[in-house]
Amino acid sequence: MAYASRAAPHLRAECRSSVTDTGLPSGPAVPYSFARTATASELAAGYEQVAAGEGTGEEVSVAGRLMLIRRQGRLLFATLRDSTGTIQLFATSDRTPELASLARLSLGDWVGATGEIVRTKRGELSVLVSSWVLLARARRGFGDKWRGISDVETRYRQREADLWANPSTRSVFVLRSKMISLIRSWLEERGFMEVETPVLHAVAGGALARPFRTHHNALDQDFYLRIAPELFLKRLVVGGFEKVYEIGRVFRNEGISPRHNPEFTILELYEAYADYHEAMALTEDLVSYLAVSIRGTATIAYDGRELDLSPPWRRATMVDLVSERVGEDASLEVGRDALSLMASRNGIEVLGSWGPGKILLECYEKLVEPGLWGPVFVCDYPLEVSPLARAHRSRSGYVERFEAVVAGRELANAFSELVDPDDQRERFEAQLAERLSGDEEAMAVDEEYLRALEHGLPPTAGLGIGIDRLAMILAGVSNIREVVLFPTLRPSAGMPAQDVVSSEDVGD
RNA sequence: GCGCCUCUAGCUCAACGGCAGAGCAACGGACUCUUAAUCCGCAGGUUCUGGGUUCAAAUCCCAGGAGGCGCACCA
Repeated sequence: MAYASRAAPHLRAECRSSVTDTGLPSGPAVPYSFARTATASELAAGYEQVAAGEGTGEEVSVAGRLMLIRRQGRLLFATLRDSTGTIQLFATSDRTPELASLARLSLGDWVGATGEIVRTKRGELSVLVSSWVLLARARRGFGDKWRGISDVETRYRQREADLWANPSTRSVFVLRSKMISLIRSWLEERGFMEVETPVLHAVAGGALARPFRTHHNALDQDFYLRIAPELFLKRLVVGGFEKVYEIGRVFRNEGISPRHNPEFTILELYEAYADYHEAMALTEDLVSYLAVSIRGTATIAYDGRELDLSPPWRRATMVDLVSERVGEDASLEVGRDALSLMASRNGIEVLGSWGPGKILLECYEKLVEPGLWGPVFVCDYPLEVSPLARAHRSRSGYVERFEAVVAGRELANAFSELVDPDDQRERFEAQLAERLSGDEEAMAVDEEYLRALEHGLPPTAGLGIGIDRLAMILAGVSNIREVVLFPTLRPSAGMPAQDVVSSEDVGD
């Protein structure tokens, strides 16, 4: 490959002697499987009572990666790590075959070992090795055995190295996985059904964002990677699935920051016969449940501050929050001119194309949101900036929509869904007008969705929760890349700029 | 997109205009209860890349690359 010479300095097989040099089996000679009978955590839990210096007479087979090795002449101690924890291997010249070869293994090698469960004189539960097998050589080391890998670029680009060098990284992703599993079971218990909707969209709808574009060759048709699953999910409610949810990846062609990855995971759920008040209750119940399940308490520390996720969360309208901040009535009723003046007085530049709703939203986002710690439901957005939400039942110009702000960040967005097809068409057309005037994030008219609404969408509450941000809060990390296994990065130098195989060459 | 900062051995870091170094890893050796074991030895470099200034550049300057943070945009 063209880039092999650039990569050569890193392919330093010579920094570790080749496998044949040490008399160990070469790659193809390692076994195809290993019959493990116990994990590290099972041993720790099951043999707690074994006293120091005692054996058990029970034999197990363990497997994992060699993390530490302490050679002691004709004795050897090694720390073996599997996905559940660590277990010490204890090898002696009279019990362990090929001790010299075992002692020549490197940190990072994968080993399977069989032997009696014992506790050493110094009190460490161990497997007294009576047979062992090399399962894989680690031709590359994993860095400093005490300090791990701290270079963030290495950690993100080579996550596999990060995961085995840094236990805290492992625990974050275990937490994320557990969180998603808990969300699924919690929703299933409440009668929600998980569905999968298309990622390739002919019209990128359901949110205000710039999409990624791609192309289908056989159809000779451009598609967009979805920016939200929203419209398809509501079509399923039209079809009679009254409680549906999807946990999936969405793609937004926007900036990368500690809080934004171009592809991220969203939970969207829709519940027929419910409104946004019920979505608020569901949100606070779910999030506090997750905190208690994962952290043991609903009051957690984040970013050095306390965050009490116990329900009920504060409810506040956007108008009240902005009015309180600027010290005057910021409602839409005062009119565009008054709002515009108010915004200018508070240092916000107002564009001529903005309506009063956009001005209010801008004031909220610039003046209020940065100071909100939460958890708080910010309610009743201007209709003008909410093309998929249903008009407020008692306040003209507003919609029944909220965003949940937790730890100073938007965590969820929800509304009483707009169900009227004529109203929806007007909203789409207003969006189209904005699009034509240059707003690349404005929505397009989705005729298929409008047709679905004509079949009848019952009153429905819709809720979207950013799974990555929720994981950040529960894991106590402040960078989204810490909860995304392989975050989006610019391809590193030396990698081919483009796939050398053209799309036509890829078979099906 | 803009601003600031970072890039030195496989990893973690020194050296900050004057001979590129340490710890860990790797490699060779000693050691029968270790816990980051210890000890002895050996080896390891395009100092991100390309220019420039200088007697002399890892160090100063310019351009580029990658990354981090902030701003903008956004969720």
